[in-house]
Parts: sequence; structure tokens; C-alpha cells
Amino acid sequence: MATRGRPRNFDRKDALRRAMEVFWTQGFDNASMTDLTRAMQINSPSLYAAFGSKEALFKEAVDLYVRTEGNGIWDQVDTVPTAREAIEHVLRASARAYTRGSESRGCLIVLAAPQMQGANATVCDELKKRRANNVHVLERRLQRAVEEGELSPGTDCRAIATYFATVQHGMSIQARDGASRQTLMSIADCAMATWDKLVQPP
Amino acid sequence: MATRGRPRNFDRKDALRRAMEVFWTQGFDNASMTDLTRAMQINSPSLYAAFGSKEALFKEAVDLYVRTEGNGIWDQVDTVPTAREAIEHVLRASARAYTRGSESRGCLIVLAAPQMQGANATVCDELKKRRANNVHVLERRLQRAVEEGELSPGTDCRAIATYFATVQHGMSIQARDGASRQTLMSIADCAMATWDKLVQPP
DNA sequence: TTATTTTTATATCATTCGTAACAGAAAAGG
DNA sequence: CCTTTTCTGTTACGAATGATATAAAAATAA
Repeated sequence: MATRGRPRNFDRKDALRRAMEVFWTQGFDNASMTDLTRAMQINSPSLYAAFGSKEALFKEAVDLYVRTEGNGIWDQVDTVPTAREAIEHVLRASARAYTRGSESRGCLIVLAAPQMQGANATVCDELKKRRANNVHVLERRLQRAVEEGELSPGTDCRAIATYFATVQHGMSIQARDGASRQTLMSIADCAMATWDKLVQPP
Repeated sequence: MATRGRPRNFDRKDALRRAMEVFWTQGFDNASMTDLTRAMQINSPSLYAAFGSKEALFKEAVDLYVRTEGNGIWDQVDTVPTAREAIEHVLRASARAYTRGSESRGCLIVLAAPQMQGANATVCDELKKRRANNVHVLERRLQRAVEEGELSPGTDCRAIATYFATVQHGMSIQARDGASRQTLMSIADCAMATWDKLVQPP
């Protein structure tokens, strides 16, 4: 219970945050243990003792990413009054999250393990599931809007959710290519211009 | 001039095509020499003799990709009568190119080297330039449409070009996550639904 | 002091890309 | 026809780096 033995010489949370930054900019495979330990300012045995493995560290880093950087993107989807506002908020919050000062990094969930073959299969799956879940969150929100009368029955909620998720994913690539926050916002605006037409009854 | 020495025992074009497939599904870093030589059915010294290096092989593979798989996407942009048709064609042709039978692979240009740090910097730059060029092609096409009267003056050609490129990039991620051709087509439809609103005078 | 845990440093074992050495195959020149 | 030249194919290797494990030293609580 009480901490016995030699106390840890580094802040676990802080080390994890640094690891997240490395994974965010380098991806899973491209982040070597050397990169990680240097950034975390610890030696590899400390890393293994504290986190278990590179893979486990990555999963914790993804969790942290979602809780911190990704926070403010998805949490308002169900609280905001309309589906339209919810989706617009997701896109604009993404544009904000993907750019930080002059740096544009895009989304860790989208970019950290894009090769579905080779590499670590469980890592790829982990991220893939999270992406799929995001689509589902949007889809459910749209369905709710149908039930509440905001959208007409017969709206293809899945198609619309997939479309907006696609735009969000594309924004990550643009960010990696150096797109500014302003550019990403403009993309969000263009995407939202679809709204009235998309939700029209067919 | 005439070929002297022992003749090559494999078809260079065929080997290159196989290498392209490997790079397409695995990306640059994730494609190991072992993966490549096995797929190409040659030993590594033959690879180095015929292509120079992994990097040079990749660049040739990208060229081949653009000439074959990517063909039919961009070549009609300037010949089709309207900008609207041009862009719709790019999106739909992309949806077709990114899916092949039951396989969905997305775009090599977008997916083969997404980490801009670490890895091979020249490879990343190569792909980044090609992506930027695609945006430019769209932008010029839109500008032409303005000049020809199809679109109203004051249309923000760059923003619209960037937006549609973003959708195309996002489609690659969706494809990697297993999206069917039908799903990608539906995404293209949603994106095109923006058209009338986007090109409205502000 | 003893037990427990972390740190540092080093070892390990696989895999990476790339090369050197040599044998085999064809054309060029006598 | 035989030798020389020039190229390819094969095998094996090398140097570097990857992730992970072990061993001894250090630090703290009981």
C-alpha cells in the first residue's frame, strides 16, 4: 500500500505525456525506443517497469490523447441542441486540435498507424476501432435528430456520418502537409455548406 | 549498345509492378527488403543492381502508380467541359481506384509515408509535393471555370480545391478501414452536394 | 538490517538495409 | 572455337538498429 522500495525518480504522467507527443508526431512504428526514452528522459528498463511494453505505452498514450487533445471534440456531440451544431462543432474543434501555434500535426488516431498490414496488428485495430466508433457517435446523433424532428425521416444517417468523418480524416492529412488552422476552418465551412442539401428528404 | 553480359533473368517491369503493390499496401518504411524481394521474386543484389536503392525503387513505383492506378483520375480534369464534372469525376474515379474487388487500399500517395518526421524525408517530400500538385490542378481548373463564366467571379477557388482534395484524402483512410466502393461513392455524392452552395457568389 | 523497488549499464536476439565474393551466362574479339 | 569481357544470380555476410531482458548498484520503508 504505502510505497516501498526506491521511489520512482520521474513523473509517470509527465513521461506519458512526452511519449504521447512522440507517438503523435512519429506514429507507432516510427517512434523508436530510443526516441521515446530520450523524450521521456528515462532508460528503457524504467519504461518497461512503468508501462510494460511499447505497445502498452502506446495504448496509454492514445487514452491520454483522447482525454486531453481530443477532449472538447466529441464530448459536446450529445449535449448541443441540434445535430447540425454538433457536427459543425466536431469539425471546428478538430481544426483547432490539429493545429497548435504554427505546428500542424493532425490526429493521432488517424495518422499513428495507417498501414493496416505489417506493423503491429493490435495497434492498428485499436485505432481503427476508435475511428469506427467516432462514425457511430455521429450516426447515433443524426438518428436522434431524426427522432426529434430536426431531420426528416428517411435521412441516410450512416452516409452523412461517414461523409463528415471522412472530411475530418482528410483534415489530418492536410494538417500533416502544413495546412494552417485557418485553412482547416475553411474546409470545415465547405463541408458544412452541404448540410441543407444532405438533410433534404430524397 | 547491344546488351552484353548475362541477360537479366526477370522482367524489370513486372518486378516493379510487384514492388508497387507492396509499397501500396505496406507503405515505404513498413515494406522491408525481405517483403520486397519475396514479392519481386529476386534477391536483394538484383534489386540494387536494377533499381539502385529502396528509395529509388519507391520513386519508380510511385511513378508507375500514378501512370497506371492513378491514371483516369486526373487526366480528364482539363478535357471535361465543366469544373463540376471534372471534380465529380476525380472523386468517383478515386472511389473506383481505391477499391479493387473486395480489397480497399486507398491511395498510395496519401498513405505510403504519412509520418512527416523520422523515416525517409525525401520520400515524404516526394509524396507531399504530389499531393500539393493535385490541389493545384483542381484550383487551376476552377479558375478556368471562373474565366469561362461557369463560376461567378469571387469564387474562392483555393478553398474549394482544398476542400475536395481533403475529401479525397479522407476517402483513403476510409478505404484502409475497409469501406466498400459503394461507401466511397456515397461519400463522393455527399461532397458533391455542396457544389451549388459553394460556388454561389458570397 | 532487511526487504523491496528503481536506476544504470550491459547483454541479447532478431531484423534492418546494403554489400562483397564468387559462380554462371551470354556476347565480343581473336 | 576459345578466350576475354561484361553482366547477372546466389550465397553469405556486415554494420546498424530494433525491442526487450538481465545484473548489479542505489535508494527508501519496515
